[in-house]
Amino acid sequence: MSRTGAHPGREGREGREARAGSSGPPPTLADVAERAGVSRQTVSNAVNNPDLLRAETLVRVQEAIEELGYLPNRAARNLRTRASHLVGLRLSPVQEGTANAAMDRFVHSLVWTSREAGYHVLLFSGEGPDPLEGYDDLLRSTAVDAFIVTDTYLGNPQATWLRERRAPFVAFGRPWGDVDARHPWVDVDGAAGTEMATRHLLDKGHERIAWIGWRKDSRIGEDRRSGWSRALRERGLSTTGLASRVEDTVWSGGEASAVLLDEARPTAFVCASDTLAMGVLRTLAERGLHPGRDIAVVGFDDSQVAQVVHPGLTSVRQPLEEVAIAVVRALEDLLGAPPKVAEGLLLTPTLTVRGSS
Amino acid sequence: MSRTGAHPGREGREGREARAGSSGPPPTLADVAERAGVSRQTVSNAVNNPDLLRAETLVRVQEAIEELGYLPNRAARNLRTRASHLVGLRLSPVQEGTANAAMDRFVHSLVWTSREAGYHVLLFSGEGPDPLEGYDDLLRSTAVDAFIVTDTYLGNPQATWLRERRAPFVAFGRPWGDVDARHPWVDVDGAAGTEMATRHLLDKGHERIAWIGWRKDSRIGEDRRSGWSRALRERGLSTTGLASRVEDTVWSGGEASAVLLDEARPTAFVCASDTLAMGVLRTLAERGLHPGRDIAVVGFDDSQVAQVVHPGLTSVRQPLEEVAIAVVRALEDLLGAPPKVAEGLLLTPTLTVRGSS
DNA sequence: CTGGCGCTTTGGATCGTTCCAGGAAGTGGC
DNA sequence: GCCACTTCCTGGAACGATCCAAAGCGCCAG
Repeated sequence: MSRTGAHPGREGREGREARAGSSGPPPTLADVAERAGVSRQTVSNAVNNPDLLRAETLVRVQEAIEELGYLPNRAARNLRTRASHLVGLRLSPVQEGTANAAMDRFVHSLVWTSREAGYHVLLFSGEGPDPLEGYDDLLRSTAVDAFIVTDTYLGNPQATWLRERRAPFVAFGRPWGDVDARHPWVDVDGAAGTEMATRHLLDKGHERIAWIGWRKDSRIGEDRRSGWSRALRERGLSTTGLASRVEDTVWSGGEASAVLLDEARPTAFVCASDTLAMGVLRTLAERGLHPGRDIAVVGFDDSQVAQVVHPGLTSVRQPLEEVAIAVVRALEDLLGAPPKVAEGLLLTPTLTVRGSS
Repeated sequence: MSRTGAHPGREGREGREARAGSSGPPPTLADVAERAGVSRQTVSNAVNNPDLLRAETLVRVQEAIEELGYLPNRAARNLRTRASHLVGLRLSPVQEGTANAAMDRFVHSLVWTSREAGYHVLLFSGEGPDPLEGYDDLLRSTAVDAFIVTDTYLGNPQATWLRERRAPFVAFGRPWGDVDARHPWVDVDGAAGTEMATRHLLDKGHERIAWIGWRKDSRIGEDRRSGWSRALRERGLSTTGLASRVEDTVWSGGEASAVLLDEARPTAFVCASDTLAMGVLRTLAERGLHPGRDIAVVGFDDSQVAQVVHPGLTSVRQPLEEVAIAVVRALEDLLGAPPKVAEGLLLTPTLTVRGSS
């Protein structure tokens, strides 16, 4: 890589082919400047602050940029501006549950939305013993400008840790009980979702509507449950004996629904997840009951399973596209100058009605 | 390029707090060097080529690194070495089909494996009109070192285009008919998977085993089909009248299986996807037939649906973890010095047996 | 005692961009 | 005719790392 000569590394390059099929090193600011007969800084301005240039000059520079196929070198820009235009997203450990399905949709939306804001998404994995490890490295090496934290609902330490480091981040998920939290967040109103689902069933004439949810220590689970109970009480109906709290597995859902059917004789089920709802469907099948005709079932997350399973599973759908948009907007506020700390934003889910209700 | 003064922009920084709660700018090589009483280059060597240092010096430098919590600045390193240690992965447009589920697992594995090789995964989206747009920008701005292309099986132009640009990339997916292809690739032997599935059914005593696959213009579809027919012919059984080729939807799968049941009376189905298999299950349910007891069904991809649906769906599972490992290995070969162009690698899937067979 | 040879360590240059201070040209007021 | 002011553009410095050529040092042969 020895480039001898007066202007080391620069001269002898102008003969290179532009654009298509170019195989030499990519053009730099200096190349464009030379071609357009202006200084480096002027080219830089043409790219970043076009208003500063005289219209005539701007056109000339833009032509040179076009002819050479110039694009600013990311590394150099990052070094100088101390920004990478990357946001880090940690993939949570693989759990073949429904949460993943939602995650997948969210990532898609996020990548799409970020692009428009000039950001790219950097994935990293935190499967090691220390969940914070990945964050620390990326932060200290200034590899990302900010993080997007998706699992605050696990009561995890990320938020606290990031706050202490003064690392910019936006959370998908409420800080729940954490009163010290001052970071921007976006979340989906799970209670509103289950309330909507329950009302939907009430409107269909159901009066004994059961709940199958997660264990009591899950904030999300309790939140979703509250929507169900609110809707019932609103119509003066009792909830006693109609709720069951179990682990998030198909088997648990099946078991819980079997017990409820025997003891409380509900005509409909609202579940905290599609996984649990699948368990209910299994129990119904075993007893020769037809979902949607004999008993109604509603799930949560509108996962692929809900779309594909037999009569179709009615499910609460999180507006992940809107979540992504809001997250990116908060990110822009946070990283802008001056930085604005956005507040929390709670979005309302929708109900996708299918054959099961 | 004369730098006047001793260390412009550096002095007045040594009073900054180290590590925990540090709010000032992160430490640089020069900071570490000063603290350890060596030159910048020596610190750099301590990080990148520890063998070059005398043991004693190494310890001293490492202590200084530890005390200051130093980590090399990514941007500066990238600029100098002309490498970003990022690999680009384009998320294919959202299609709520089974392919996504596999993609999700693959991304996970890839992120995990890349980390060990010192790479991070940069996601980008190519949903615009031009599928190549994202690639071009990232390449010209030297934002990524290489790409991972996941959808060569669509007969897409990415591979050709990347080759022309001499962009390093590894494909997950065979180049199929493309004889000009000289890039490394990793793929899963779909035919071996369906062959395994068919043999599994044969061993259970089935003799009339039907195929429901994709349309003829799908290379992958035809590949998977060939495994089924090979296994049947191997035992001297005929395939005529037992195959159906349709679109990849639940509805099509249900329709196709209904027709096959009426006309060919198979006792088992092998499907090109879990989606199609779900269609078969639906038809069976409508006719009061029990999967696994009356009729066996095997899907492909071992998606979440296969795990969650009632009796459990037997399915061919792609070894995506191994794919990721092989992809990253090929990547390292490709980007190493000297670059080695790895050859193609075909991995064998496994069969996950569940209640449906 | 000197020259040669490894083994360590060093200072200067460089990667490609943006920040900063200031220069050149044009305009208007007095 | 001079100064103030705006508009447009320029060259040097800086960001923080690595590459490169060479220097210091200890040791041994001649």
